[in-house]
Amino acid sequence: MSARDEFDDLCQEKRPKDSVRTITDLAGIAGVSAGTVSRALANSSLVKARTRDRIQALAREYGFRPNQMASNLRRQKTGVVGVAIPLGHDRHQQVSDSFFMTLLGHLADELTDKGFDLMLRRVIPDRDEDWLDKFIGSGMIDGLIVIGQSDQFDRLEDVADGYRAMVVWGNHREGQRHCVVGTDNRLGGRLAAERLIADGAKAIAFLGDTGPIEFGARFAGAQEAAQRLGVPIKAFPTHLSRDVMQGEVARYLPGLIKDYDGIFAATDTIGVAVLHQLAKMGVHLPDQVRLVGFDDLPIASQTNPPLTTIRQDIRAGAQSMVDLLLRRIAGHTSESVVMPPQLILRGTA
Amino acid sequence: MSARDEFDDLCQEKRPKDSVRTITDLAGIAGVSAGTVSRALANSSLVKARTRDRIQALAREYGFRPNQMASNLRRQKTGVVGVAIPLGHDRHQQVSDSFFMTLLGHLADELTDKGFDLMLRRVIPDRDEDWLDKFIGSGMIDGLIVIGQSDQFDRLEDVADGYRAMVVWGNHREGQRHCVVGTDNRLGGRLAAERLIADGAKAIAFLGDTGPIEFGARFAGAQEAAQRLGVPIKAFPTHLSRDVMQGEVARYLPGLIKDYDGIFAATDTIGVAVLHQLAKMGVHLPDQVRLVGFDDLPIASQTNPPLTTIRQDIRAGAQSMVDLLLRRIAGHTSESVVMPPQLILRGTA
DNA sequence: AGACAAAATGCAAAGGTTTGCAATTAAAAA
DNA sequence: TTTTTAATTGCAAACCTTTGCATTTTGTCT
Repeated sequence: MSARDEFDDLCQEKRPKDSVRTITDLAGIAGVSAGTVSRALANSSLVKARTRDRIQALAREYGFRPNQMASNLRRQKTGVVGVAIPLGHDRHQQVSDSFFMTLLGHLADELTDKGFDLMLRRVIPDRDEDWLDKFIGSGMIDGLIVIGQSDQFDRLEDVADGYRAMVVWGNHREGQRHCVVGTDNRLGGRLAAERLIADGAKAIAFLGDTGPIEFGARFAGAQEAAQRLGVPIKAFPTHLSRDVMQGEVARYLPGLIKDYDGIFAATDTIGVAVLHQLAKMGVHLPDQVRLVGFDDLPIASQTNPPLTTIRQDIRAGAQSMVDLLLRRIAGHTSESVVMPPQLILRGTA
Repeated sequence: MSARDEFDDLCQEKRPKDSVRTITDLAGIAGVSAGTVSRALANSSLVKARTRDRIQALAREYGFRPNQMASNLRRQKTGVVGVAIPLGHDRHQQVSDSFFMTLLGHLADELTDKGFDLMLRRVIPDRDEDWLDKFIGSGMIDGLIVIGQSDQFDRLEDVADGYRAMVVWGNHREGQRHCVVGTDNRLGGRLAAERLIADGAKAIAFLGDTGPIEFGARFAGAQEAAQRLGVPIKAFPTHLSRDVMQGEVARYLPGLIKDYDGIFAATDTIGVAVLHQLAKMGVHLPDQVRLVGFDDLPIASQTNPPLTTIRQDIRAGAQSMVDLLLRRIAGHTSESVVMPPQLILRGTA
């Protein structure tokens, strides 16, 4: 064997890592066909155990990993679930909104557990009419989770028949076509109002935007209970964007508490802002004013006094959404899930 | 023309939507080649304006959208940035952790603005040694953002030379190789301790886990200031998982406040838990005990009393990370960014 | 009308895997 | 040893776009 041969041989053995980029490269090294390598790496029982181990060892050695994109293309699936957050009713609301984030966190946990990746997209429907079809048609996702209907109810309905692998967080309306998971907002609103009244409220202020369907239902429920019990109620439009919200709350409250002694905050984030403002004003809860929030976010239990609120089980919701979605991806059908809200009595009502 | 011909013609015209799945299908309808369609849809100036418009109109009509996966494969890029959240030092900590979520929200906003999608992955390094190479090698992402070094500093260093398109949120250490964006935690720790002492604290308790490098630096900074000023300081290991944390805080505090009158919470979430527990115990801030948090999360300003804390500019951090990453994806180099922390005086110290 | 340049289009390879089917090899049965 | 069956492996098509290069069409200038 000549010196040159030895050298070549050495090169062969210590082939630089990045020279093996494709399954075919690895096949060449292993002395088998590309198909066999593919099967070996997929742990297929079609390939002999010894060959499989050998190939896997080689793959490890060369740091080889099959190209996902090619695999996705061939298999026509991606192992990725899209998560869209439409910011329709409140353009300034950031993804950083607390409720969305909490739900998103649980979704991430659930999806990861089931072996899916999560592709996050913030969409502004007003700025891009076509967002839903675009995301679905991108071919990048096996299914889609939409967090919040915002003002996109109709668009979601349009798409629901043609695209099954979609689950939406939001409010359920009789006979709707898109699969939704959410809390019975109307009932939640009723519970809140009933609690405020039971605690002695003579007039109720609803702080929130009644436009988005979820919040509208909360208000409607509260209205229903209030009317039934003969208590006046009025809505004060409040946005979710932190800065805007704080300003609004600060402007409303001083006048508001003269006429209203019960406050129903459409979300805990608003509730916390109210709490903060009341503290600033030296108003004492729950004697002078009663306050009920909605969501039961982590913050709710940490305020002082802790916030009485209507609980949505966000974690259970996330689990349901993922379950339903996977069932739909597998081609089965699935019904919507409406979860019962729960009154959590704490210090503010 | 026979009735049959007319029928066929009709079918041709009203070709069902889903029969045009590929660029080639559309090319057939438009009477051009696939290449031209591809260029037309990409708004290439190589194709005549009239043809281009016609093709785009057809694409709209048939609801056709080119398959991303195939496009990605061919172009060798995806327009997706990976975001990994390693949960190393605290296995039970959920993605739902407040700080991560806030940072993630800003990242989503930034990346969306720049036209990138965001692929989120929660990783548990202990359970999957190979997480980093896997994500990078997946071929699914053009670049990677890692939120938090956790206990993965060495692994990140290993990878940094071979894979440039990575930016990490975390602590900067002299001479490190991976590109990092973060706050000067050591300085932050010093500011916190100095403030506590200036406010009259005679002994400082640090509540947090000193293992993760970021928190370790915070403690080190506080220690340095305390020693310089002759004040004793001690660390009380506290985890980030909400339930665990609350238990620990509840267990520590009753005994702790006998010996310590200054508390430095490693994060605002811990700070809020402390605040809550102190309120329960009827301890008054900031007379009996002083408390400083870290992060300046949205909650910090909403507690009662509002939390004095060390601010990290999370939004600016997110922007930096995205900027640096895009520069790196484009093949340029970029240095780490260390942002100055800022003491935010509120009601607890 | 012819020559030439420029614009528009077509062709086909490349990107890397997966998988049905055919071909080979190994094992079992005769 | 030969035949039959089962276990492995190889082959090549399919997944769908993009893009360099070649070819055709269009337009301009003599």
